Amino acid sequence: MIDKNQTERCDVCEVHQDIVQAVQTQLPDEEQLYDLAELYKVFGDSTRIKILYVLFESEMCVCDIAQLLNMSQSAISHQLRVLKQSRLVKFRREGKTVFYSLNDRHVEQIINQGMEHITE
Amino acid sequence: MIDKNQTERCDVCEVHQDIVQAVQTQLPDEEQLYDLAELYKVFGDSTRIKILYVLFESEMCVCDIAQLLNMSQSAISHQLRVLKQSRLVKFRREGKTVFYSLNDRHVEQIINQGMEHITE
DNA sequence: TGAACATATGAACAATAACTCATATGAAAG
DNA sequence: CTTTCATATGAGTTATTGTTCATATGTTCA
Repeated sequence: MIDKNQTERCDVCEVHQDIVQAVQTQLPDEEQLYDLAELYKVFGDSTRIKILYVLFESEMCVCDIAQLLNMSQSAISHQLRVLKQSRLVKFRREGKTVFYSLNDRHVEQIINQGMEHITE
Repeated sequence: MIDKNQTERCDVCEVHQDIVQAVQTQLPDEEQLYDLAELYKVFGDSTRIKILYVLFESEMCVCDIAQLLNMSQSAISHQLRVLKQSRLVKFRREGKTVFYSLNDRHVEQIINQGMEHITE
């Protein structure tokens, strides 16, 4: 009513006010939805998807992944950092080399479900 | 060997050459992996996640969603366009208003799986 | 201790994308 | 046909992010 810019917010379309309120109570809290988006953001890059796919098959060192994807060691290392922070991959050190692997089977499930949507 | 920048590509770490080659054959093709990343990119924004979550409960018009998320009609419309293009939502027209809803149950499955990872 | 190698990381740059603003489209009602 | 209302869209701006480049860290071996 006292809204300055009427184009911004439709005040008249309050026909479905009941629906709006019902849904509002069921919505998870802001922070959780934000975290969920952040998780998917990690999957939303083809380099990282490739890294994850590669790790389906076998644990692997940074250098091998870089060679496999034909990318620089630095680029891969940066992305592994992101994957590590999201708890999607874990690593173990063996001398000079660091082996990365998937953190759990969740990752594979999530990706497979995405693949289903793509290939249907 | 004749590689200009030796820092870029590690030529010595060919210990795991067998692993690299084995994995290479199992990797889906470039385009498919790209599409998969594109799909997750769509989920990777909190506004879109919110929209999808809202549509879990009920079909809804643009105006209602905007009001529910306290965002401009334009912003919501832009994001619905992205969701439409990814075949995550569908819509039906009823007079002046357009009702959006989830395209299939896949969307809910994907999001729920992500939630599991977050809340574990 | 120092050289060699695998990996990590900070800064800079370029590309992408979300939102705003202004306006266009499209449907219903007068 | 014109007005009104819901939605869509193009351009511009700002924020985010993936990669490169240069360099640091950390481990092994001589």
